[in-house]
Amino acid sequence: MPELPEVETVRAGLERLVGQTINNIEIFDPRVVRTELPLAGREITAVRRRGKYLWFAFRDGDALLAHLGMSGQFRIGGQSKHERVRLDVGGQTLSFADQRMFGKLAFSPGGAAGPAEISHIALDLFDPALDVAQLAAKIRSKRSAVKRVLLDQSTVSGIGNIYADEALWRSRLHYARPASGLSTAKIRELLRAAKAVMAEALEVGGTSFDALYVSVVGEAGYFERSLAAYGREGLPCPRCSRPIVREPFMGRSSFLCRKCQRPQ
DNA sequence: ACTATATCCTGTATGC
DNA sequence: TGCATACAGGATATAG
Repeated sequence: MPELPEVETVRAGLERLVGQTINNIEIFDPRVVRTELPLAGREITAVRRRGKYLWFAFRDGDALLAHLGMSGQFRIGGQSKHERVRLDVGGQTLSFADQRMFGKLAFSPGGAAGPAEISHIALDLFDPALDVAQLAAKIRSKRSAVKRVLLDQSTVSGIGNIYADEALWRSRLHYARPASGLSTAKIRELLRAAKAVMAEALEVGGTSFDALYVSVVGEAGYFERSLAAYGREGLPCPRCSRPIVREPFMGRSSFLCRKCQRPQ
């Protein structure tokens, strides 16, 4: 499931297309395309990201916005299953593939600096413009369960189920603890943990459970072996050796250590 | 303002 | 072996 580290790995891989011009576009499955894609003749001047969204900024100020959803992939050159859109970019083939069809592409007029379509998406933890003190205060103002707040992309973006569970495990917090019941210091610890775990994942190319997430050249990430809680039901907690359990929350699975992460 | 649920989608795993 | 069901889940719409 591409979250911030995986999307950033993809974004970095796409940077090699900067300076190239889109020559041709083929749409094999219109379901992944939200808008018309008038891309021919556009020169890519940057590839940017906020949270789990990324966009190609064009010299003329417009942009192509993309979200990978559950299984979206950008691939340069190589073959890909489930190819939905194919672009010729400066003579190279850029494919957008997506098995589960939750990914989306959209043309964003004037969106080069920041697409209006994602104005509701909050800054992520790696954004230099992020005010951490302000974010901590915002989180503390919410009575919702802390994991719900972590996953709310309009509060802080980029965190999905995997890194939410890992951040909560690292900071010894139960997913259902009300955010408003946490001290500011604890919230800042949680944010530091979330940023740290995502930075470590980014170092090794993200987390790949299967072939659904790979880099633009088809490489898997290696962070799965470093996960402490997510996907580790029945395996020992790396801190206290008690078995990690899986519990349903928000229609998803939450993985946690019942000893380290008390509901209170 | 907050919370819960359904929806989109397909490959894989499991149950009978 | 085969058929049915559950599951993975990010974003959004809708209902309460």
